[in-house]
Amino acid sequence: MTDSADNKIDYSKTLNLPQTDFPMRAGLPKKEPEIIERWNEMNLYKSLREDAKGREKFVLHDGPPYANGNLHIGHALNKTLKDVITRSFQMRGYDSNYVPGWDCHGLPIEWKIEEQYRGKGKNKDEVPINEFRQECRDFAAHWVGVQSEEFLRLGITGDFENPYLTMNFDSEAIIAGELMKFAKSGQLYRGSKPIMWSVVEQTALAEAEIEYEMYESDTVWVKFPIAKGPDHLKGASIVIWTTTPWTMPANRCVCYSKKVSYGLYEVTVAENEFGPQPGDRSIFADSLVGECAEKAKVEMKRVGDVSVDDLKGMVLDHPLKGMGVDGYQFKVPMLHGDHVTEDAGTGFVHTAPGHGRDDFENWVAKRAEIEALGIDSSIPFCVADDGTYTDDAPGFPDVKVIDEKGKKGKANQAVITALIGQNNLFARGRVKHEYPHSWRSKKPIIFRNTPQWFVYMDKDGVCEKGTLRNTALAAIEETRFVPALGKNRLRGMIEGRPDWVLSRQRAWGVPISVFRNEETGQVIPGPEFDKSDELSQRIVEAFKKEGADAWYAEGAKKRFLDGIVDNQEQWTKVNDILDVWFDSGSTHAFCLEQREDLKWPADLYLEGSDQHRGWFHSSLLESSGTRGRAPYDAVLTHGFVMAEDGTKMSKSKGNVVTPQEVISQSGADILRLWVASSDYSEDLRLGKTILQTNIDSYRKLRNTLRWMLGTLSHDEGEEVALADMPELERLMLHRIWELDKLVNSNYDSFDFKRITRSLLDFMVLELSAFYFDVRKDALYCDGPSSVRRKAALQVVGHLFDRLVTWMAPILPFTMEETWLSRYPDAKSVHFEQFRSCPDEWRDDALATKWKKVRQVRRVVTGALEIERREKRIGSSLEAAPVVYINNDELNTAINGLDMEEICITSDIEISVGTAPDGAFTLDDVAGVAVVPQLAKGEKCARSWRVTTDVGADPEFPEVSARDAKVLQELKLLGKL
RNA sequence: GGGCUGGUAGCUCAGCUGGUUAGAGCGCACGACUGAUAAUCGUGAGGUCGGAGGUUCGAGUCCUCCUCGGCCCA
Repeated sequence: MTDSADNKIDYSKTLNLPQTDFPMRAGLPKKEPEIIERWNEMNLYKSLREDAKGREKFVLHDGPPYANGNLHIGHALNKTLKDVITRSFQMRGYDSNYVPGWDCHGLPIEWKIEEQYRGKGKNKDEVPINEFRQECRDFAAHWVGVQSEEFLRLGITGDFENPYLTMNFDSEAIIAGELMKFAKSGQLYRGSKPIMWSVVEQTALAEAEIEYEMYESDTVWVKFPIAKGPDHLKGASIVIWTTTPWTMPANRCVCYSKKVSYGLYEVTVAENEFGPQPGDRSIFADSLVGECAEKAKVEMKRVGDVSVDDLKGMVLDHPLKGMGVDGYQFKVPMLHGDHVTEDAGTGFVHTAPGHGRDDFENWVAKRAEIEALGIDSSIPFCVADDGTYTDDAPGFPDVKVIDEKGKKGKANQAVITALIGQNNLFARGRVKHEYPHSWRSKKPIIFRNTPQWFVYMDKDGVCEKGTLRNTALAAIEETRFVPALGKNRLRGMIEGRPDWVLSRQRAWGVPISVFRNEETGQVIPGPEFDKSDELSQRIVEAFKKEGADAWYAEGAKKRFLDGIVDNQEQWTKVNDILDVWFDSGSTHAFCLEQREDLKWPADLYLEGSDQHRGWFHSSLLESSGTRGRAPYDAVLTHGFVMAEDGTKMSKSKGNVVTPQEVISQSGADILRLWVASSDYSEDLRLGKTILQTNIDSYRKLRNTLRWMLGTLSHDEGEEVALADMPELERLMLHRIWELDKLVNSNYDSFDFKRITRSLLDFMVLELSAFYFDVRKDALYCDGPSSVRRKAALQVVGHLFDRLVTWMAPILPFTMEETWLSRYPDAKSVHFEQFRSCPDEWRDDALATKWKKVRQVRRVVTGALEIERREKRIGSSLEAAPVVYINNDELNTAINGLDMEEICITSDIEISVGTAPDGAFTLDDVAGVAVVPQLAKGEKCARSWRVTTDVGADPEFPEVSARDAKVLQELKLLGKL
């Protein structure tokens, strides 16, 4: 130590002050990419796999995000949760492999390509389908690349070099194979359903392709003569109201509601000579009859009640029954419908099951009831692709509902004329209302019955537990749900759902690779076809080699059917594609089952709560239908990310937070800390304030680790046995032991916020504010031979190793940086396992005792605070208070302890007995009173403690006896 | 409109089967230290537990209604 000019020693140079290059400020946005680069260089993912070879597998199966557009905050939340789980299981001793996946087929990508076409003035229909498909494929591939990079930037670890894609040839082959399993087991059937159809584009449209615009519709009030009903209603009619007169030929029933009050009304005065005339009797909802009378320009009086019992079982004639064509002679039943309201109309709802969603659903739900009445429940196909009536709507040949330009056709007028001819038109009018239009052509669309492919939910004998529904419900019971409420939600949906529609009339997807016999309706592969396996295999093999494009290639039909069927002419190759939910529902088949490094079923599926209707749902159905159980043992759901006020993020409100901006401004670890400290079982909130809270937490955490690093930079000396350690060290080991249990069990139950909270609180309350604060004197000032110092260093080392590994799954970047700072030769913290904590560390009695010690300490600190307020002291080392203890328990607790060390004062006098008046007390610590006093003696120039033995060693006159001894020791070692 | 679900200090979270004056960390204010220093330590102020009824000796915790929000349907 160099003496300065005035011959004074710089004692700070003789201390073991913290020394570290580990920066206080993280600079994560810059630092994190460097760490990623390091991981890439060592190929961290592959090394981890090799490292974990042979260990028990833990498989979290990735739900595939859709491959279009950049990541949003929801993706970040989802993938971070997955990553925390993957990493924590890896560090807890499993081989925890994670294979990311992407959903690549489907509508949104088709739109984008079509949009590009329109920009170039091209038309999708003029492009060969496989050319179009290739462009979709390229588009998806591009976004897989972009998202992959973004996920990696978030610190996600996984097999990003070999992800699974639904559009990989192998995937497409197996998806088709899965579909054919449904076909072969007799679970697949061809039915029909009304869908939104654009006549102009001659294409089906999805909900998202629809926009609502004002539109003027023709409206009609139509009489349905009662054919069978109670006597007092004989000769009367039920009147319905509709804004789509063209759907009258497709009418199959009329719905009423139990909640509506109906009456029988008779016309008393009629303004016109046409339409309803005096004496005509009809039934209306009492609340709506006035408006109806007005529209028909008549006056009516109520002549009787109509009860629900009167309506139940009633049968009507079709209003076009008498128009002289074959086809309207069927019976029209009255059915109850929950969708019937008194908002508008007549209180009765005209039901054309082929042209409306409610209509269809109510009709299908009541199928048994309808059949029991001896009525055919099949749904007619009344309108063709081009908007023209078909033979299923007899009497209107060549009449169009909508023409090729999107203009109204003659259908409404023709129907109205026919109704007038039958004297069944009660009134007519026009109404302007919101009506669905194609967002592309801006032309009105129609609901139109079309053939679709379904899977039976309730067909018996085709599935493990009889029906698919029962099989799936049983599978739900076998699954663990986190949080538990998810089970009810999924169960409710499976219980109530209709048959599963698989088909889409689209181009970018896996085809429904079956053939249908147009005459017999037989489908192959199928249950009664002996070459099903051969056919199925042939298709799968082709798809594996060429992708699903093989289905659309020239000569595909011949290629697949040669030698399979005798007369290929009879068979039609189905051109529909599979709904993308079937693709993703099959990931377990083409990813989990196929990859050697994974397993089936997965330990865990993890997605947002919307996936109860999505991926959890379709995976469950797919797997139940083909394998009789769920493809997962457990399902974890998380909520959605909201803005700070709890409402949805929206561009217009300007409260959208993107992962990209958080990462570039604060770093991925900040985002990850936010995830790990939030309650993901509900919706989570994110905004400026919340981000700042996490930044602050991060700083505290980082600084605490930094201090440990600095402290640990000094020689730890030889190991101190547990029994030789001071109580304070043993207390900390006990706490580590407790935290070890807490951390492990909460990683196991996926409760990360508990881990984060506990560790942060521990670092703040017990380390920074207590243990470290107390031990600074020993760590900085004690000499190399001090057992106290060696023990403390050892404990800090234990703390460091555990805290850093425990937090590595949550903060992979920072913990890597921290770990490498202490262990520069280590490969990566991510190869570490959570260190075990010996049971010898546990000491409950000691913990109880020290709770009491800290109570006494609180009183001392409280008393010193007053002194500080009054400017009598600054540092607590200036004080040497007297502690009066009048409490046996507390007295026993502190007996034999260096209370001045624990309270960080220069001296403490313990006095058993009553305190003088005016001594400082705390309400909640009975029997402890403190009288503050200034420490006697001089301030030691080295330790800053005020002692009476400063100058005891004439060689070091400025320091206390303890410090002089240390200096002598250092001198002996040649370190001075 | 229906199903499921949530609303505890400025922020994030604890509060088990109903039981003393509702807790913690952060933030904030004030103070101390200047050997964790754009750090560290201490003290303090913040809540009619979304609102209103009800059950109970007693409710943040149970029931009903209302309100605001979320997901999924319609």
